[in-house]
Amino acid sequence: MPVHNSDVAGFFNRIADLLEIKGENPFRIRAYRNAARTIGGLSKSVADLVEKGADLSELPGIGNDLAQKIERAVRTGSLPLLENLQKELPPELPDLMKIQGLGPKKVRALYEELGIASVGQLKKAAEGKKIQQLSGFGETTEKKIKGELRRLEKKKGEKERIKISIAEQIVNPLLAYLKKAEGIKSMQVAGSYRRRKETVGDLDILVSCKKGSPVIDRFAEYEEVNKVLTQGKTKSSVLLKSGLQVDLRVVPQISFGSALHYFTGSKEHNIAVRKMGVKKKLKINEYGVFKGRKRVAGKTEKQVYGKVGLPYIEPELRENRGELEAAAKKALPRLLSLHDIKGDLHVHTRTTDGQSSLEELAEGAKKKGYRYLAITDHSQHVSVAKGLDVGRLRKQITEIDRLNEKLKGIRILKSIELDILEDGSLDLPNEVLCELDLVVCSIHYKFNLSREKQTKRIIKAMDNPAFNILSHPTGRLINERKPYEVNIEKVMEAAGERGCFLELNAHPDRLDLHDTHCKMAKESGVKIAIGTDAHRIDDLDLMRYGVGQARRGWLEAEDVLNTRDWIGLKKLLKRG
DNA sequence: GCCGTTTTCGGCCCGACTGTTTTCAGTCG
Repeated sequence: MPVHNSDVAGFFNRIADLLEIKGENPFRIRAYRNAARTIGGLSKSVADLVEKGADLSELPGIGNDLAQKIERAVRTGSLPLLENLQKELPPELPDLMKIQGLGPKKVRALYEELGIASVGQLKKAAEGKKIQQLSGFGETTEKKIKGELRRLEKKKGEKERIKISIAEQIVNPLLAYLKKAEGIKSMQVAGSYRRRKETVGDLDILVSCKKGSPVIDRFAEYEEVNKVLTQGKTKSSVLLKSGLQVDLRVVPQISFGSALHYFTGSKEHNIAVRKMGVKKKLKINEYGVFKGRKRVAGKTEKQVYGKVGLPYIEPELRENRGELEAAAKKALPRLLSLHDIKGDLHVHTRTTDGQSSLEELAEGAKKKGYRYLAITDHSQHVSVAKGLDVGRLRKQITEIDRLNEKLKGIRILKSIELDILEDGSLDLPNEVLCELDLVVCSIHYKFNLSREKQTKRIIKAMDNPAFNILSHPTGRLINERKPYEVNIEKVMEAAGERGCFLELNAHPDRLDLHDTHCKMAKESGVKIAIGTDAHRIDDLDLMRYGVGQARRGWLEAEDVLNTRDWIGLKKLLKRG
């Protein structure tokens, strides 16, 4: 089993948890957490870096010690420090910290005083009213723990973070409701939602309003609120019936920019910015940028960045993955925007498993101002979707030719979502594929091949000169199905050598490629096609999620296939 | 444990809310 970046990050986070419970030096703990973040967000595999003999201590937050530990983790699949810690303390102890209200200090007290080492033991102690007797704990805390335990039990099996598309459906009516409160001046959703992350853990809403505005009360009275967690003068948190937590913060208008920056995060980005402030003798918090007691900025985010000598940084980039360094060098990417997109390259009709007709989709795409639309119905191997055989594909080709004669201002591209078979061959013969404008290929079965075999399978498919775009390259379904094992770097390398491309599937259930892989593709010079995988007209609107993900991956219009007009696109698709 | 226009030691981001503590530690974001 190869060791993935997420495994190494997991080791370091576990170490940090255990050190924290032990009460170790908080800065040492932070070093482990930072390293976990760095490794987790890397656009290259650490296992490969180790193999190539790269100097890991050049990574931010990684020194000699952690570089050695990473190497050890990659080579042996374990870490002595972690194993020793797990001998000293029960390995499940960190799980208790997942309970809201329990941090390292309380967990340690529970363990030392009552011998509690697992969620089950915690439950027993709470039921026996043992917890309220501990110093530092009380009746309220015990009740809260019980409530949390019940909530966790109910949530078991459910996913923690929700997809951004679901979050959108929840946040829009809430915003409309809050805006009716008197005295609202500005309102914006911040947090990972604003950074367009594929999933969000909670929602952060920022408001500035006139004195005495009832917005906080109104928030707590929202009909979808299940429980008010906290409610102060400037901050309130609630749990919605959907299980999603929403935090509302009220700040003065003069602080809106700094507060927006603060609550948009990411936390790591903010910490890095504040550190830059400290070097310039500035204090940066949600109320502004301060020199001594004097506020020198805060109304807009641009001002905040300006005070630390940086240009404005787009929210999607704020992950402390190199954006601050790029900003300092005036080398930030000019991120792709929705307006740059000239067409959709992944769309199904009701000839296979879609719900709209060819004509309807063409009309829908035209309304969006697209220049072209690629029809990519399934091929025969996907029998459940009534996939096309040679005969039906030829029929569709004729239909598209006929439709194109009628249509003005948009061109329908003849294409297919072609199955890559287990042996790496393609599902239809090249005689028919060469009649198409482009060929999109994907894997729909045999997900559990070994990493080596899956990688080989895809690269062999790319050897076929008909192959243009690898669709949903890792096959994951967010919160439902893990990506299949594949060496994505090798796949990218192979795509680059053969003049093939990778898709960023814009469907919010997929968003496949991941953001870090988009960045990796950019760095290796492989262009990305963004397609919605639409199965009905309305799905064409899903493009915005793909663009969000592309922006998180630092992509510019230049890096994306379907920002070209058809002539430009056609040139790029030509192989050999 | 990391790091350096405060440079090899001594720092390391900042504030709100809660509960229990009678003046603040712990937790969270």
